[in-house]
Amino acid sequence: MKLKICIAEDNYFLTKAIKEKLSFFDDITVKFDAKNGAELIGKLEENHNVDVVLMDIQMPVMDGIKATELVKNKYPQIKIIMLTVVDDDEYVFNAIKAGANGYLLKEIDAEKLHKSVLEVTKGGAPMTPSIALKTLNLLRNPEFTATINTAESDIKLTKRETEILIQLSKGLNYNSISDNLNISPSTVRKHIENIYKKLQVHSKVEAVMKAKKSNLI
Amino acid sequence: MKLKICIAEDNYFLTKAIKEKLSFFDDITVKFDAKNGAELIGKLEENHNVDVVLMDIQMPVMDGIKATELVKNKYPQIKIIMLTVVDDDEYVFNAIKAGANGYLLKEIDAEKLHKSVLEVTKGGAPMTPSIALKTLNLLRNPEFTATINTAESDIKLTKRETEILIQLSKGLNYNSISDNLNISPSTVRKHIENIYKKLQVHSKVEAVMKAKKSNLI
DNA sequence: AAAAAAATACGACTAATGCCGTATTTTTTT
DNA sequence: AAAAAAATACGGCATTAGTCGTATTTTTTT
Repeated sequence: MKLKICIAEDNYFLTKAIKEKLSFFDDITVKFDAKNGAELIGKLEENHNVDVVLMDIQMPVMDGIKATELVKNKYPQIKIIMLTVVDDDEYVFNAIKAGANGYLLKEIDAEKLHKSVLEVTKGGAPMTPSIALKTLNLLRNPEFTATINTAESDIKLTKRETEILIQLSKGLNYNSISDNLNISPSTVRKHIENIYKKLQVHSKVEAVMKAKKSNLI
Repeated sequence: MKLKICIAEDNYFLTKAIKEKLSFFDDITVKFDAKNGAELIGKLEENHNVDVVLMDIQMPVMDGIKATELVKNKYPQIKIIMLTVVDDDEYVFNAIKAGANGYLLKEIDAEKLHKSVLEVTKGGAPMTPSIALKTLNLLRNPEFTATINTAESDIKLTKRETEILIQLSKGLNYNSISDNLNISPSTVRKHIENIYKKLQVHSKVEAVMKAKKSNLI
């Protein structure tokens, strides 16, 4: 029997795009769609014979987090996959707390979306690699899961700077870091100098703590 | 350039099986293997030019969790994928806490193993669906993650030492701490020296990180 | 192709840290 | 009261860290 899914997404074109992606697969059928959480709840009240909901996070009237919570409370058997353009920490964590079964970026291609839908119905938890990583990071830092930071700091570290911060967080000194990353100690020092400027700190401990608090590492 | 990986696995036949699985792919080369965590550490000390470690969890002498912790502390850039026969909650959580980047079941087929190795080097977090689910469940139940590490660490800091550690965690230097606590800088240094001995560390960052991990601050 | 950003690298200098030993005073436990 | 633990304190010395300035190469963006 075909898997019955529905879509909650405020952007009409994206809804259409998702439907097109899924149209290639004959084991899935889109039963209906809704343009926000409230509409989804209403339609599910009429007919909740649905296997999977593809849920946008950002929607007017009622967003995907709240809708997930309501749907999961009333119809726990329905699997919910969150769709989002950004893999923001706060969204990921709140969606998981609300009971989402999977979490994908909207840019996902047709085949992966199809696989994810099948996976979630088998009890799996489809996630894009970047989001899987975020869940691990959240687990590693339980102190930050308790108090979600709403203040989005616009501190941007480069890839290399992040790598070096991670090494710093292990208590490694300049020489060890330079050895690990195959660059000269001078370069390590310069990177750290730049990191300090960006974070506005003046020591390793400060840098590591601030980075952890800002979810930079 | 080929990805350099190594294998830590006590069962010779499984090591061989993994090597065979990977032999189909010419972008990966197995540099060496070890039959337990201790041997892995030893070999990495000679040559840590390795991108990914495939690590068994259950091994004699030193298990994969402990080995992961040590490797990650010394060479944070090395990616570690845990391999296990069971997706037990506690194992998964401890492996993640230790710093594992991915978590796969040993029954994985060659292609998925290959994909996972590539994914982890790109910063992703490869997981089998059942384990991805466990991470979500762990996140949804913070009370479980909070109360897991009760067994270990009979490290006891005195009241003063704890006070000083908290100051350290703010990135304060000896003079500021001495000023804050109304004791001489010499005393601060001595306290910190004692803290280091208790925690078996050699720097501020290490001390703060270890204290956080052990719920001492 | 040009411009901007990121990564690389060195030298010099001062400040801070980590580690050693030793020692006295205060507080707590037995 | 005696013993143990904790807190206080100093000096010395080698290493590491933090802060300048400057400059080239590589990668990414426009």
